[in-house]
Parts: sequence; C-alpha cells; structure tokens
Amino acid sequence: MALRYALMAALHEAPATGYELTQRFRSRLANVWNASHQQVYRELGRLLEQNKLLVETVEQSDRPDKKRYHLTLSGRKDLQEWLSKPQSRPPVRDPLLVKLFAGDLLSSDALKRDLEKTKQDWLAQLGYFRSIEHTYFRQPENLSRHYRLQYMALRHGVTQITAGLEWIKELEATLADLDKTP
Amino acid sequence: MALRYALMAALHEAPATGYELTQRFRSRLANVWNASHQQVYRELGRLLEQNKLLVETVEQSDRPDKKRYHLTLSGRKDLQEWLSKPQSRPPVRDPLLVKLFAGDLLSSDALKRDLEKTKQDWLAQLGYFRSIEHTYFRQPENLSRHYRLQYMALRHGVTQITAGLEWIKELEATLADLDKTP
DNA sequence: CCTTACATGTAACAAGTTACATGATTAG
DNA sequence: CTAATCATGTAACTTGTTACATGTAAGG
Repeated sequence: MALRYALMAALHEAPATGYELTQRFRSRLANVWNASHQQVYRELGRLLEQNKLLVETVEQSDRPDKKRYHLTLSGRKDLQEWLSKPQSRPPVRDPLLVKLFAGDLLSSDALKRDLEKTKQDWLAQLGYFRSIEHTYFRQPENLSRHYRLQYMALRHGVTQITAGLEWIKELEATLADLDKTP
Repeated sequence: MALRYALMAALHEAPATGYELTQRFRSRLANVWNASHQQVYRELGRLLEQNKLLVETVEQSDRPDKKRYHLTLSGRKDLQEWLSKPQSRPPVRDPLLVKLFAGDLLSSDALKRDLEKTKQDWLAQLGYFRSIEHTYFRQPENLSRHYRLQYMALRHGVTQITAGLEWIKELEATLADLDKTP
C-alpha cells in the first residue's frame, strides 16, 4: 500500500510525468523508496481512475506528447491521512546475509566478489548523497522545517551506508584472518 | 527468487517443519530474511514438487502429525549455485522516509510517535541480538568459518540498528530545535 | 550506424500481505 | 473460560520483477 503514497508524496512536491517519477525514484528518492517504470505507470493509472490525480497533456513539437500528473485535493487528503497513521519497520530481506547464513556452502572468492561489488555500489551512492548534501543542504540549521526533514531522510541513507562500509571492513578482516589460519 | 534460497539455506542448517521455519524467520533470521507462514507453506509445496525437498511425517501422540522437510541433493546443488552468483543490493523501501520526504504535510506529533515506536522496536531487536551473541558467539575468533560468517550476519544487524538509533537521536534533536524556534 | 535519453505502455509471473479456516494442548 | 502455542493450510489481492513492445531525437 505504500507505493501509492510514495508516488503521491513525489507528486506533492511537484507535478511530474511517469518518466520523471521513475527518474526521481532512481536518483533523489533512492534512499527512500524504489519503483520501476512499470510500477509507476500501473499505479498512476489506478490513482487516476480513483480521481487522486489529474492529467495535463503537454504537447511537444519535437518529441511525443507527455502526460503531466497533478495531485488532486482528494489525493492530498489521502496522503495526509496516511502520514498521520503509524507505520511499522520494513522487514529485512537481504540476499547477501542469506549467503553468510549458509556460510559453509559459500566460497570465499564468491563472497569477496559480492563484497567488492557492494562496496562499489555503496561508495557510489554515498558520493551521490554527498553531492546532494552539498548542493541542496549546505547549512541545514537555516533551512525550513520541510527541507530539514528531507535532509534527515538523506542523513538516514548516509549513516546506514557508512555503517555498512564499516561492517564490510570487519567482514574482510574476518576473511583475511580465516585465510591466514585455515 | 530469493525466498526459495532463504528457505533452502534454513533447511540446509537443519531439517524443519513449516511451523519451525516460520519461527526461525521471526527470530534468528530476523536480521537476514523475513517470510510469513503462508509464504513458507506455499514455497515448501513448490520446492517439494520440484524434488528439492523430501518430507518425513513425524507422528505425534498428543498433537497432530507434523511434516519435517529435508533438503535433497538437487536442492543443495541449486542453493550452492545461487550462492556462487553475484546478488545486487535490495532496493530501499522505507515508509518512515517517505513521511520525512513529505515533511510539510507531516505533523511533528505523528512523527514523534513513529520515532518512539521505531526506537522501541530497534532496542528490542538489539537486545535480542545481544542475547544471541552472548549465548552462541562468545569468542568469535575461536569459531569455525561457518559460524564466524553467521556471526558477521548478526553483526550486520547490530551495526545497522546502532546507526539507526544514532540517526533517531539526530532527528529528535532537529525536532527539538524546530520546536524552539518555530 | 549506434547508443543514450526521452516517453509510454502491456503481459506474465513471482513474491508478499491480509483474511479466513480448522483443530489440539497447555497454562492461567 | 480464555488466551497462547503448536500445526497446517486456502483464497484473494497487491506489489514487485522480467520480458516484450514501440517510436523520436540527439550526439558521437
């Protein structure tokens, strides 16, 4: 049920096309919520049917027309109501940890490859977060409440990834220790 | 696709009934993978059909009979093959962060309630992890490779939650600051 | 010519959630 | 009597993934 609210939250910030929303989920919302373009278009269709959105067709001379979606009053009310209800933590589902759990069937080489890839992914993410921090949230104390809260969502990503990278170091040290005395 | 491998990893450790597997997902695997009993039974049925598992019916005098599932050779091979293939990071989908993103529609009171609940959940989890650490992983350096890797899966949970609790403090401080100068 | 970005979808399937359903035993 | 634990499922629905499908324009 949360996808629709993630979409509505994105549209509350600014009206957008399905394409733009997909991009937002991949970039600025990467640490918040994820959705593929197929999910976005399907859900936009449903929200439109229920009058939570309005479409504005934007004609373009050089490219195919695009549809810009706007949140309606009814949509904003739904979102606001959802925001006021308590949410529980998303359950953990991490394939890398499943691998560690079945440790005796897992080769150290395969594990090291996964670790290296994970590290690269995280470093790239972290670099991206830092660039956003730098361009949008220079002096957090001086920002409006709205942006300070958005900044804290970003901080969540930064702190989780930082802790994740520390954990990888610990795991790599464990592997090195195991290699030493097999 | 990963649910089946999480199940097989659990069964590789020790044969179990659907009920026991559900419990493991809720307790010892809480920081690794999550699955409801409905998912467990459905997937056990599928794995059985494909000869990845064997059933042993355990007759009980006082309670209804139970079915204990064992991983077959074919199942273990599948698992091993999956373990050797690289996995990507699970995408982030966190309703609490969606709320922060829509900060201007979110009341501070509602947010504080969510934060308090999250904190309680995390503290309970952390306490549970620490108890496992204490009873199963006393001197990690002396454990076998298998258990050291399992221990590192547990450490992941501990470090993520610890970072999460720090983040909540930061967010609470932000809210206090906003209350001071509205 | 080829790839990337723009732009929008459908179909099939796997995974996850919520609700419903049944029945025994044990502890309070 | 009532709730919790043990034990196993079905049905309906929502979400998420993968593959397929189509077409324009810009840049190298």
